[in-house]
Amino acid sequence: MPKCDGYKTKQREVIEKVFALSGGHVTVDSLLEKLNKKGESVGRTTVYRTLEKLESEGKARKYISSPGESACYQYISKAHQCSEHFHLKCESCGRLIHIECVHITELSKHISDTHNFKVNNLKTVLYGVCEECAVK
Amino acid sequence: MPKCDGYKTKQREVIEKVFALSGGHVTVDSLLEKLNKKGESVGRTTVYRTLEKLESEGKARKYISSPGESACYQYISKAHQCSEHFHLKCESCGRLIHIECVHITELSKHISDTHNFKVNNLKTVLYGVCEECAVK
DNA sequence: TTGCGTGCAAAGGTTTTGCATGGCA
DNA sequence: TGCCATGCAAAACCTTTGCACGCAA
Repeated sequence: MPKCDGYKTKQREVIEKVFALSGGHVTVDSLLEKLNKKGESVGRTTVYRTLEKLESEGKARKYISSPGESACYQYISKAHQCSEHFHLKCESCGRLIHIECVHITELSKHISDTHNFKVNNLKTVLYGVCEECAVK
Repeated sequence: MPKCDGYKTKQREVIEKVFALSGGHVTVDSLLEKLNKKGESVGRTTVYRTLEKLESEGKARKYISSPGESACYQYISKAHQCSEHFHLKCESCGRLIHIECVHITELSKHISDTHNFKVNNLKTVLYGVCEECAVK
């Protein structure tokens, strides 16, 4: 449960707004870029701290791409609240693909029943090769 | 196909040996520790380069844990050659759990057929909470 | 002898932390 | 006023790269 959002500041407001409007996935860098394009000046540290806070409040999810590569954040809108989706990460082009699919739930159930492990679909990333890269 | 293993050196030999005997998963740091305990002196760079080489030769797999956290390598013994296994990562205790299960293959097939994405089971990590941590 | 392997030091990139300043309540 | 938020600079962290030296073949 999110308890207190803390103070409402200009920076936090604009970060959340741009993040929410981004729709897809965002890195600290890409978010800073978007902010710069809007003429908003926010420190990198603040973006890191705000995204961290949003994650702990359940308003964002953090994804891992590769070590050395920057982390990827996804804004959690109401449309994304469902648990029957997950992500595919292309090892070739690095793209993170969003998928809605009930089959992951079946696998999760099986793993929970048989292997005593509760899978967090929302955070799980399946690695592989996307269609476009497979063609090449 | 592994083409040429290059020169056979003392370092490469001892790294492969300790890595193979480790059984489970290894980070560059933990491998260096094991080497130190055995009185073997190997440079950190060499460990990085050797693990990278082993991965490209198909003798090791590299896993991503978290950004900032070090990468995790698994030695591929004959017992681990099958493709019907994958890994679970506990978000609570950080443990990486190895699982053999045909169900992942079914999901992979579905994703391949329906979503045109070829999943690499060997590299995929499902996030969640392990049994022990769930009890707490 | 040839050229790959090694390892130190330094650089590269991402993320975190210390600290003084500034703004919300 | 009190306390949190901000942002610069610096540190921490993992990993890669440059380069001179050493060793395998």
